[in-house]
Amino acid sequence: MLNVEKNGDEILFDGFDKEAKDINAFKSKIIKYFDLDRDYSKIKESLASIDNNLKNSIEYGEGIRILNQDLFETIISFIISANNNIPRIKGIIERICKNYGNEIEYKGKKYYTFPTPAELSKASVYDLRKLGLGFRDVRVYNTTKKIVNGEFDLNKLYELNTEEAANELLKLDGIGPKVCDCILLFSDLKRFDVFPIDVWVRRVMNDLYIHNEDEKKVNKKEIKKLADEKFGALEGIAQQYLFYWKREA
DNA sequence: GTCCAGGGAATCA
DNA sequence: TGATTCCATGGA
Repeated sequence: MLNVEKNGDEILFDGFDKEAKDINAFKSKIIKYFDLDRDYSKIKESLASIDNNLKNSIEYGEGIRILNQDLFETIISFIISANNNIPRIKGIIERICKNYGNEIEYKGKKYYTFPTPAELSKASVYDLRKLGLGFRDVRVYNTTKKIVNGEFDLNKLYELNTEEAANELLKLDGIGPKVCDCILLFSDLKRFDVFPIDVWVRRVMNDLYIHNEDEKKVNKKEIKKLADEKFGALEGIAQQYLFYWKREA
């Protein structure tokens, strides 16, 4: 549990952590999670020089940082995201934590950690269905099982290049192109040379660059090719600025 | 009642 | 490969 507070030019971090006694360990966790070692001003400068769309979206979302989230948590969360909406995704994840994670107490309130693969593997397909996962229950079950029984090694992904890691992830039930790209971008695999395409990204790319009357007719290949050429190896970060801009503005 | 949500898998051409 | 259809669920 981490509490983050902005106080003028300072940002205060306070939290519960089993390593909190060791201030340096706590510090490095925060630096890692919020990706504080990375020079975003340099990245923004480079992306903003591409065109005015990027420039405007970066101004709008100047504080965006892409987190280094736990790999297993990211995998399960994005499997649940398929054909789903954000409020319900949040509710499902909360129920998973409450039922299979560990209870922690912070300032008199109780919170629940996201379960480890072993902890989540205790859930049957029926258990997951009861938590409201819908048709995603089997996908979460199968993927968790593969990871727990050693059939799939999460750690090897860190050694692979982006394309190789993607091909491995795509072997897991519930992971297709979009979910795969999100895992590569938002987990601590931290690959920026991916471009997750959902309905919003399709919309913003069509509005800004493609101009097709029927946005549903714009295929992913066309968008991906455009992103590769235009944004290059930082396309994943570009996606976040454009997504946030289109979504919020 | 109908539509839609940060898609994927199965099926068929 | 590429296009369709189905898949639970809940809020709008």
